[in-house]
Amino acid sequence: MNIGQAAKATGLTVKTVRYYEDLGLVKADRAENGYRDFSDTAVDRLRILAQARHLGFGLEECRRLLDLNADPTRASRDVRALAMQNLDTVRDKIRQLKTLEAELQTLISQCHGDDDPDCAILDGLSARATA
Amino acid sequence: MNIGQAAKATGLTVKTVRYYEDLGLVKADRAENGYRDFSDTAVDRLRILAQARHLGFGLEECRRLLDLNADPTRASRDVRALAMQNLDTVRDKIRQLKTLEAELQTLISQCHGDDDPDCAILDGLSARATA
DNA sequence: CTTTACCTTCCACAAGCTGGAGGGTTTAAT
DNA sequence: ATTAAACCCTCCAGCTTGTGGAAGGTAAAG
Repeated sequence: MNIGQAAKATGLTVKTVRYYEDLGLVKADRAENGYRDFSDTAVDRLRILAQARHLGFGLEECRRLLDLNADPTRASRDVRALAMQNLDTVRDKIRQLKTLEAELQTLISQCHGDDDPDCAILDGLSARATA
Repeated sequence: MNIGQAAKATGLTVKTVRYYEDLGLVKADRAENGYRDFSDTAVDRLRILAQARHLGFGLEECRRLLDLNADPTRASRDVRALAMQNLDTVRDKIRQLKTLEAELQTLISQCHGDDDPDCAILDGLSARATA
């Protein structure tokens, strides 16, 4: 399977697939004309990459995930631990963003939002401490 | 005020202040020895930058914010609009992350997490469609 | 036989900094 | 007076995760 087909099969772009190969996340054989040739196993790895990235895993986490996937003696405990770690990261981000959201909302609610230059948002940003 | 003091006054690092100057977000005079010299106005701009970044504004949005701040004929409406736009962005991110969170949680809940190699998470990631 | 659609490599850029090399200056202590 | 610490300067490289484009070879279709 050449790169365009592999990309289509996984939802990744051709560029991204090449990039992942550069990083050593997936291996491709070469046909005689120099074109990459992806085995079914390689395409499986790409699919896992695509899905895991979609779920917020970083590329290094993806690498560990792929290692576990390739290891028949793995313990599902380890996969689960990786996913939990990622879930924690996601939850942290959500928490941080919610804090931002609240702070922004407070400032916005205090701003008249009219023709006047006087603005509570700018005042808030200029203040020594906002945290 | 030289750069170290300006950094301390705003909570930014020296490196970051220089970076913002490179981007033209703030201007500094030069002392005879070549050291940067920040006026009170410049430090105000740095303070706004620090706070706005903290609130999730991108640097280009910060630039617009600083322009508005410097413009005595501004309408607070415009500042408010910028902040609202940023709030929307933050909310979008929260929404996306919550979707991720739910998807991750589902997968994790289906994984035994024991010594067995059989793993619902890896199965889920290998599936043709997960969206 | 030509056009179009692939494929190849390599280089540069995006955001928002951060780190370090290599060097000058100022200040405080010895 | 000298030295050491603590500043300051510029410039270059790297982080993450790709994306865009140039320059060129190959394959499939009309």
